[in-house]
Amino acid sequence: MLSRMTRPESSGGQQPASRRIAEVLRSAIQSGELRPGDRLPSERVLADQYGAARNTAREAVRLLAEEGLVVAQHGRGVFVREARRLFRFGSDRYARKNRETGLTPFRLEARRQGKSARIDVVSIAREMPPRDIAERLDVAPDDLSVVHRENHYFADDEPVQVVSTYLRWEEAEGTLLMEAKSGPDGIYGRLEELGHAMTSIRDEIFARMPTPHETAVLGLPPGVPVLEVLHTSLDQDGRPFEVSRFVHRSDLTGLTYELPVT
Amino acid sequence: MLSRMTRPESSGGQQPASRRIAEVLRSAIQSGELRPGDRLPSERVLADQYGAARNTAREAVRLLAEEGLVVAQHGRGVFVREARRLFRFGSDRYARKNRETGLTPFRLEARRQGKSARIDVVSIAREMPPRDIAERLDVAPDDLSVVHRENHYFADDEPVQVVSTYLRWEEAEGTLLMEAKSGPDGIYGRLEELGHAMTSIRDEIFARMPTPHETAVLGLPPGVPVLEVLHTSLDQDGRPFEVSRFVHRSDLTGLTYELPVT
DNA sequence: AAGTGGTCTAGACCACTTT
DNA sequence: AAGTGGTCTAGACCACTTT
Repeated sequence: MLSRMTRPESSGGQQPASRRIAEVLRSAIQSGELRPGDRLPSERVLADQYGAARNTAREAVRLLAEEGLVVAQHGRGVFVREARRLFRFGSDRYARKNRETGLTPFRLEARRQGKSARIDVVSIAREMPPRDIAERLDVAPDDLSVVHRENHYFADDEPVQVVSTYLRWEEAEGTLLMEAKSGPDGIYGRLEELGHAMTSIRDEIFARMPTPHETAVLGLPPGVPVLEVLHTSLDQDGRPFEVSRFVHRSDLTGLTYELPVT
Repeated sequence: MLSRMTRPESSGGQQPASRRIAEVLRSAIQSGELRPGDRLPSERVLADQYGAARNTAREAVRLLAEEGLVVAQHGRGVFVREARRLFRFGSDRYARKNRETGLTPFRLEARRQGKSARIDVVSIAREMPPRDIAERLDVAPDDLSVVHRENHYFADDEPVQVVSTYLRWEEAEGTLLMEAKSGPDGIYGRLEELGHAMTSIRDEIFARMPTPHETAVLGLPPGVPVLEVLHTSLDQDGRPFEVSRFVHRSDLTGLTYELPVT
């Protein structure tokens, strides 16, 4: 193998060849020359065009995929990603008027977009809470102190978010809070009967790359981070009675908070 | 070259060798066997251990870097990333009591952490607004209708967030809003004098991978998304008078919103 | 000087999709 | 059958850091 050819003449500048190729493609995408849905030249064609090895062209494409600009489809090609941010979760999703089954805001948003909505109750189980949940729900971290309800949300059968809701075991035991169908107005209806009127909420928001498990469950392409919301519901006494972890795919989801300034 | 050795015996399972190596390392990190700050075995050592080519070991490490679990340092090695989420931007950052210079919440948070705070005013210029800004500020999108103030925020000289603030040119022209030092209570003080009392706010939140420019400005390692907040300030008449785009590095930043439920 | 990651070559076989 | 991305080999030279 001719390894003195490592730096071919064509890599004139300071930049590595893979970055230069990526830059040309990036400009083409940003200028609109390559439009959402368009196919990029194949890795072999790019390699030819730039007098590089296929792996070098491939590295260029990988850089773009990491930025979330393109998505590869095995056997088909690499495509410019469609910029579609479909779901907007507003702070009004907690409003009392949107309370029936706790699910309405999602269904409403799906309908607004002409999509079908589906919510799967994946599991309902007594568990030991993760540390961050235990702190916020104010329960023992090393005890079977919570009920964990896991739901998956789909729009047109495409997964959009995964929600883990945690409730106090002592309150949920033997009630409809342990059932998939939790009755009128959903879990918040039952929690209100237990004396917890949702009076204020606290949402803590982070972004991070998905775990391999989340990548699988949400069907995430590379280069798409997740939005994680740690939600705490506080009652009339300012005490937490429900904590949920929302994991959204960020290419489909945005959050909106509207609030008065004091 | 012996290309029939492409699939060596050691890749026993269904999984590609690079993924298997990544899984072993991931488990070691999650179990705490490899702790934050620890160095991974070098790519050459991993390749030896698993009877693979160096590029295969390298691919395994790349998968972990993409998940944000490790960071490579040229010439030094690959290290398990420290999980430090330092900055919490709460919805109370808009509260009137935190108004002086508009910067106090950031300075407070930095002091709380024993870090120095620095805010650079990078530019103040009359510009054509981006489409999303024009819509929210309710100004002409294809006109020099706004003033754009760009600030960079540093903690211990490490960049934490980039903020672009947009104001109406017709209101800012010839006022302290065009100056780096915008006077008592910062730009919100001047805007209040112009008849805009901040009465409510709307924050729209997205996550995405950074652009190459943001990667450079924020000094982002691979595998770290950004949190983007599109902030709109509304006055006593419910009219927008200021729109800002916050770009936070998500490994250092979290957002918190506390609000009453109606 | 030795070790590390960064980039690259020039192939190969595989899984998948399209013609 | 032809084309595409996915993975891999066995090298090489480079830039950077540590010994």
